[in-house]
Amino acid sequence: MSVTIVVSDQQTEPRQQAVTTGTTAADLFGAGTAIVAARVNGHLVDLATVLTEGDQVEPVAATSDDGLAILRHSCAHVTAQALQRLHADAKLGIGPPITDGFYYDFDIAEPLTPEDLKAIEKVMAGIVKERQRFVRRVVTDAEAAAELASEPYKLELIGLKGAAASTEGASVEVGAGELTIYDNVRRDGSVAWKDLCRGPHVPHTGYLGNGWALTRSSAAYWRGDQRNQQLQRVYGTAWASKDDLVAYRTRQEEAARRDHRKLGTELDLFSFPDEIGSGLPIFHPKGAMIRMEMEDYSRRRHVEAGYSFVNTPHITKKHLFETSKHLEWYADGMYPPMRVDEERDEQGNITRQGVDYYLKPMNCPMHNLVYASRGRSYRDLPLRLFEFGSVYRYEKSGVVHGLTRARGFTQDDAHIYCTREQMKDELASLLTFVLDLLRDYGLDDFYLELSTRNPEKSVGDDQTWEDATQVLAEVAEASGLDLVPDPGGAAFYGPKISVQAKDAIGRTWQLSTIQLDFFEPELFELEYTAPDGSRQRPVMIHRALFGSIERFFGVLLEHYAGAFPVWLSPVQVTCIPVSADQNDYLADVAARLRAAGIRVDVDHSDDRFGKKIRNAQTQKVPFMLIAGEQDAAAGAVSFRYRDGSQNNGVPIADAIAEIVDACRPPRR
RNA sequence: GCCUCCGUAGCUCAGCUGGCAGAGCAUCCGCCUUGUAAGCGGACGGUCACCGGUUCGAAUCCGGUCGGAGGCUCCA
Repeated sequence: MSVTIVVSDQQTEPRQQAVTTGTTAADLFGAGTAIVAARVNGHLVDLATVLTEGDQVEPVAATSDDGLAILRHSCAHVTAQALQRLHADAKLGIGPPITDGFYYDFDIAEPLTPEDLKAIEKVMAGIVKERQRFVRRVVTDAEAAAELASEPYKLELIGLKGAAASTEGASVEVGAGELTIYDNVRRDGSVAWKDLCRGPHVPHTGYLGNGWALTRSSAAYWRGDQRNQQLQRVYGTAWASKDDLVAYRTRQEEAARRDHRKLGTELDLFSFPDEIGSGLPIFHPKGAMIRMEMEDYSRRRHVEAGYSFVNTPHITKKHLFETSKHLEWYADGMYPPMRVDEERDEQGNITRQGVDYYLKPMNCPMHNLVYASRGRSYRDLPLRLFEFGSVYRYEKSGVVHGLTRARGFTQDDAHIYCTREQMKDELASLLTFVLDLLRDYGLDDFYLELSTRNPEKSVGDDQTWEDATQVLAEVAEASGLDLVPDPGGAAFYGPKISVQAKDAIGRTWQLSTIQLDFFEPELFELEYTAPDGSRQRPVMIHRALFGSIERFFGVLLEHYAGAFPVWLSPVQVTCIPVSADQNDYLADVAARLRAAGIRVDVDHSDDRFGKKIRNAQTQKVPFMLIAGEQDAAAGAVSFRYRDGSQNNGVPIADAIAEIVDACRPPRR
């Protein structure tokens, strides 16, 4: 007896193949551990799956995205088995694969320590060595409930079957279809452990080899809900080989080396004094210089793009944020009010009502007042109001993180008021403007995200939302960039496009956002006079390119690992005399550079020459200008560049020309 | 906000189970006069985050507060 199947893979054309009845995917691809699973008729399955007539079969390599997810999920099972062997009272939560690894949640009395993780790893290594098979078994709800009677969280998942897809991570435990349990079977046939799981899995634990490790533990809420039981989460990483694991660790170290908080201290750019408060940075001279360049360039581009500049206060009376509904929707994210002008008598009775002022968490209400400060005509539109606006948000203590999540920060914020007819063109040219500008700062790998309505947290009617979303989608499509949906991610007042940029080591950062808003113009009763004399309501577009200057600063700092492009470098040139005899000579060269607008220092400390080179190098100064006796005699200087290369004996005028040219901001 | 871990000089860190607070770098002062990543010597510098408790005695043990890290939740 035989069946005919179609085998295909990336390398070769699909081909028909006759195999004997009972042939499994493992029989086709099973040799070695490079293939971890199969895709049959488009579904991922275990290699042990028996093939049937007409099946389309594809191998899934350990190194593919699907393969890695299967490997990682299998590793999560091994983690859970090991943990339960050491902590018999631990109840299982869920254990899905995630980017670069996996986690498994446990309800366990004592939090896990790093030593616990080491012990778990040791047991895991033993399980991997045992080459326990992953054996799939279909069960009824009742059977599963009976077998997992001691696992309350699993029981809950069984009850949720089907609906579970909406719970992050839970869909790997129970799919929408039949319920399955995976047994881990030792070579003597005994069952070592079992778990409710949709699968698929690698054929046996030996496939994990030594390409995995546990990385950390932390707390997490059951099913991601703050109101639920807090569980202990064990994180791990798993790869197709030890080499891949090592490469991953190297990437992690590289990311740590670039951490903007670390570089901020090393390069003396900014700090977070305890005296000021959590999430409130101060920029030191070098950091402030970088900021100034970032802002100046942005400002110039905005002028060229037809923006008007405005300036608004940091605090306002309560009423403004009542009008904007921020106090209704986002009071938790705002600093509490300052009450001024309240007077009381000796008994403490209020004799004069005070007024509450709030720090602004957003600039838009202020900009709306600029719009409303006089009558507006259709001839004024589109009106583009821009400001580097400082805002303050009372971020929860656990989320504050360096410059990327601060409590006080400055947005490169603009609000564009236009007619519905102008909206689409305005959005299209805006997106081009945004991407061009980001490219000027050195980022050039983008994709877009379209955040759509969350019905629980939004205002306005369905039709308006649908139209707005449609326009944004069209504009995004037209950009030619990848567009990723983010359902429910929109702000309460309208949908948005956000630009995601990849940095030098492949990490994604959400930067610019472009948001449509039909709601605030309503609240502020903004109007313009149309050609026919009627009063019309403008559409409002909120947009920020950097998001926040501080955050963008942090992203660039990590992107460049501190070696900013020349135009952004706080010190562009350090002049280094070989001996003190050349101090005056170089002071003269420096004066000429400074006159040409270059940021230049002369190192006339009594450090030795080699030390001065080292100092300039560690500060990542783009140009070192060196002069010794020979250079001075020849009216020349010698270059040492940031990469360590050199160019000796360059006439001063040529050197200045080269530097001035290199210090120009990008112009397109 | 929740869980775990952490807080010693400007920076990076040592200080074992309670017994006189240390190093390197940075800073300052000398000496050295230098050709491509750390010259030598000396000095200065700490209420051991803060408050309270235990103890004859606390950087060390306990409690609280503040700050930080990694997660979770959140992110207009």
